[in-house]
Amino acid sequence: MSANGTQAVDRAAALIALVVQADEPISFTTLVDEAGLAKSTTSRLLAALERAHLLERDAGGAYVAGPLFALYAARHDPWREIGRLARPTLQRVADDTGETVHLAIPRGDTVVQVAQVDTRYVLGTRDWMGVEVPPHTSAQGKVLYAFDALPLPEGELDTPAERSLRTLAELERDLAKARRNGYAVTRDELEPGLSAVAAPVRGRDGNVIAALGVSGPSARIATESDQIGRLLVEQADSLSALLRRRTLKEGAA
Amino acid sequence: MSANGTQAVDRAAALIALVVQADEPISFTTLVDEAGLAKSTTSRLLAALERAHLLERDAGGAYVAGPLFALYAARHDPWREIGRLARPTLQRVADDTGETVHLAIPRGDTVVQVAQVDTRYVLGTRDWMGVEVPPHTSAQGKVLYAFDALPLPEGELDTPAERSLRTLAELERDLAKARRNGYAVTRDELEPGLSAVAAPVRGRDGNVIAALGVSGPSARIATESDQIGRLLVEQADSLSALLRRRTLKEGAA
DNA sequence: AATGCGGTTCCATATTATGGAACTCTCGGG
DNA sequence: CCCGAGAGTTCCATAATATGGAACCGCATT
Repeated sequence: MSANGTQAVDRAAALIALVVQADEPISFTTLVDEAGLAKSTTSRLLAALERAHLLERDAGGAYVAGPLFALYAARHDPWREIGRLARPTLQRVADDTGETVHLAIPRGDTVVQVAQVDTRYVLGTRDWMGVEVPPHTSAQGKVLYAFDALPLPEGELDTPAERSLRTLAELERDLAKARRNGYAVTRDELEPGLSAVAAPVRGRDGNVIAALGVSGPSARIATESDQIGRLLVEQADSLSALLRRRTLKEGAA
Repeated sequence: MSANGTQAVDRAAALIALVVQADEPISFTTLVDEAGLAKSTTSRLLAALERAHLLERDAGGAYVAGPLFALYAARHDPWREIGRLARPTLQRVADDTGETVHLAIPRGDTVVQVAQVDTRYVLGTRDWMGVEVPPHTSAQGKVLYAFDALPLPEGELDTPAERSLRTLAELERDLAKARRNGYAVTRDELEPGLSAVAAPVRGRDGNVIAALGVSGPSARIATESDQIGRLLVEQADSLSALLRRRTLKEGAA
């Protein structure tokens, strides 16, 4: 990173980042240590940031994100923001696999897509944002079932394709496998020729809140499902790390 | 505000505030004008803020809130944040009236309290956070009904108190009155001796998303309902203005 | 009363931010 | 194809601004 006449702003920004990323009240002294600045400098900068409503002190005098952050959060849907944060991750997966990549979240007892990056192949999946399919026919749905992010279906399962899972027992077996592998797969279970792989994304408190998935023609996906699965788990974990509160240390994007 | 060795940070913070408060992409030139800084200075500061992930440029090169804001928003419930932003408003009402003040939002077909400031009187209302009551027996519920923030109840109305409204027609008449006055009143309709007044808070898109209310003993509240109503409307409007995107000009808190 | 801890204020210093001007890029006309 | 205008970035000499060590403050603990 360059340092061209913005030392003060850079330092102030670093303080903000520490507070926001940690997402729990941080004491003055901790900030001094963590940022490696002189006490006096830190004090002045923090005072300025507080005046600007970028930071705030809680009852105990520790620093937390200020009203400007609250204002932003009050005005914006968290799910859309998760999608926004996930974009670079999706893009990385898209670049690596060349396939269409999605991020999906549970809503009620169904699954909705909140972000998508398209394939570079001509034969790709279409725009799935907002389209609803029976969760047990999609890899993302299976992930959300498997990790308790979505209540299991009751009664008869829809069977839109010949290879769709037909019974709850079959589904349960598949979910157990997903839990073992860390990722879920569907092959020709929604449409013949369409396959998908997905891995779980965990939220602040550690439980699964979303599924990161890749979908495309079985010819390309199904044969590589293991490799794609591992990639997805890795990337989903790094996204989870972003959403989890940061304990220490840094790492840019 | 004082300027003790933090000019750069103050200016940078002002730029962030402009972008976040406007809540729509702002071009470089607009920022230069609005902040009244030299082009070169603005450019340098904005570049630093972008490096720090506090701001971001959209496809058209205009500035929007950056990933740190998205991260905060992804991690926090907007309703709780609205409650946080409302705190100073509630406090002001509490100071003016001396009574217990609440902010409530619709959730499903019921009403939940998201913030509360307590009375200084001994005889006050208790902690209502999370307690559920039939909406038509609370002033806040009536406000949310009246301004289409909550679906009207069906079938029989609960009548926990002697003076509770008993029919949908009665309720409708009361709601019409609330729409005319701009605020709603309940008197002894939930518990004998308990009265309340509430006014609507509007969100970003102009429709009602919350109700700001005061409650306390009928002896104090009911006799002053008109004056309290006007105060609530005024304060609720100022809260609405905060949540609405800011078109121009400034104003501190 | 004395000591230590968390934080703020002071002040001389020189490092860092500043803004005018020059420069680059892109787009729209003529 | 060239010219000009608008948007934005880079350069650089200048001095205004941020810096950090030390002194200071207030509060708890012993």
